[in-house]
Amino acid sequence: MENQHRREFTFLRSRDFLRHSNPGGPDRTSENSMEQSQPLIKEMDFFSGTSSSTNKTNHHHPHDDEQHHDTKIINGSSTHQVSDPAVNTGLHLRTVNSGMSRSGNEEKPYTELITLREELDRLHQDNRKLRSMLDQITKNYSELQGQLVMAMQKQAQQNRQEQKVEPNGMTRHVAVASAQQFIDPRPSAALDVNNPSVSDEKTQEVSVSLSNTMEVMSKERNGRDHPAGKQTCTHEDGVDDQSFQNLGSTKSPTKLDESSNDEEQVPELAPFRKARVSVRARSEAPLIGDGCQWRKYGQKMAKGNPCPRAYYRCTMAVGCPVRKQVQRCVEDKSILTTTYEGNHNHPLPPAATAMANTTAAAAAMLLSGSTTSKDALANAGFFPSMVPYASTMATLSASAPFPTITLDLTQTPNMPPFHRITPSSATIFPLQPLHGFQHLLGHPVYYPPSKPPALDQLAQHQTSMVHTLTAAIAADPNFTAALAAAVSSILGTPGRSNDAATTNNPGLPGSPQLPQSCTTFSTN
DNA sequence: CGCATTTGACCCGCGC
DNA sequence: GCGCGGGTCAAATGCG
Repeated sequence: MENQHRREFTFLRSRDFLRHSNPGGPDRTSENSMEQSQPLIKEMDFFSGTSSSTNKTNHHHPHDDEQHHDTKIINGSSTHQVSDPAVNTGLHLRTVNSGMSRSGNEEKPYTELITLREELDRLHQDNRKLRSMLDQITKNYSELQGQLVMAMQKQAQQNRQEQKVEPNGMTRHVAVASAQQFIDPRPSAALDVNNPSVSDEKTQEVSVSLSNTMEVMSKERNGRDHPAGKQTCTHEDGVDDQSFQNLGSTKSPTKLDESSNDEEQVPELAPFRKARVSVRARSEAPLIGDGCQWRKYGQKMAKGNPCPRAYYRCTMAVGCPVRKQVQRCVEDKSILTTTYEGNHNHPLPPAATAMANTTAAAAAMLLSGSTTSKDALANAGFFPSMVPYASTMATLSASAPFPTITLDLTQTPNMPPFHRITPSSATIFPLQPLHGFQHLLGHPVYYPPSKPPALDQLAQHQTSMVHTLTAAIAADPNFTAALAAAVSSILGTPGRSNDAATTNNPGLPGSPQLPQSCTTFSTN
């Protein structure tokens, strides 16, 4: 996998797209010597045999005098052949000179070694530069996603307001339908995922994560004929400039923002922040199985926790920006906290779709901005009938540095409420038991003796997952329509809301009828 | 030998 | 400006 990374960056470098923006610029040999601030001096040192890091202290190199002498000679006759054709053009001249400067054959490998070492250094610098660019692109992409969600929310709110003025029989679907214009680029035939005639397996196969949908949606905005590449996140050169200009700019609100005049404008105008979704689960294993492939790239001792925090990145696709942190809880070592960040830029296996959907939905809800408002607190009790089952709590924390939503899968009905210290701005609301979720976490997940998983509860698990999303979404009524449209576009049930989950849902004024295809959460 | 993990160094943002 | 802490990198190391 790492080799693939290297190949990718090498490819990027070979395109030299960074330097195409500066035609006729100085030679990259001197242009990119970021750490060597004085390339000319460096070159002189090289000629004097001291440029190599291993020879920097060797001021009495046995060939110093000879080198200087040879250099003078070379300047007068530079017609020698290049010793190593594989060496980059930027080094060619020096390679020529170096090769010329050596009369003996034993000097050639030496200078080539130095040349290669210098080339390696520059490649490292290029790599670092490209990585930073990649991070920036990924960040901008995520910001664009968030703004799109916010725009959809605005649109949904507008539609709801219009419905209040002019109620009719179709009001329920107007907001969703309008939002779906934004979010669902797929043909309508693909929306019948939740059709009862479709098997569960097929549902799993067809279901796509929210992130992927957003990604496609973003591409749709940028051009329908945009070639579908796998590295959509890292190579999204097609993102239009206007979108980028709007990204993160608090001074250039979109037209939707301008036209909207409701009471919750501040969150949308606030700079977009990267959301994180944290999952707390009891697990003896160092990792919870979420269906993705992860590569550990770091470990750090976090302050206030004797247990180290491990950093993983998704390796299912090159350049996938998704990362996660895993750390054991201080109070209870059996609790594993997994924090997800970013959106996958690749199709997910069925086993991973549920987790991705959950995190994406939670992140989207979090990024709606209003979940930390007083309204959200007031809405925390929207589902009184769910409270007795509330074995899972979700904590929204919009405090710096990252807004984070925590899904706690460790609570049981007999246990006291979620007692973790949360910021004052946090919102805690009850969620349905996440049996299905725990099911997909894979083994080994520790189940409290009081609540063992039952296979015959699969159907209920599906319903529970629906309730999970329903509760989460309902906590933010301003986001319900948009997210419902998003979920429906993912799992697709145009004519829905006629099943058990809806029955169990006591109903919420203005709340959407969640597509029951959310059951993909629990079928893995 | 190739790949994943480990781990110290480095970078960067933030608060003082 | 400086220190601190979180996050990442990449060389070293371990493992199959």
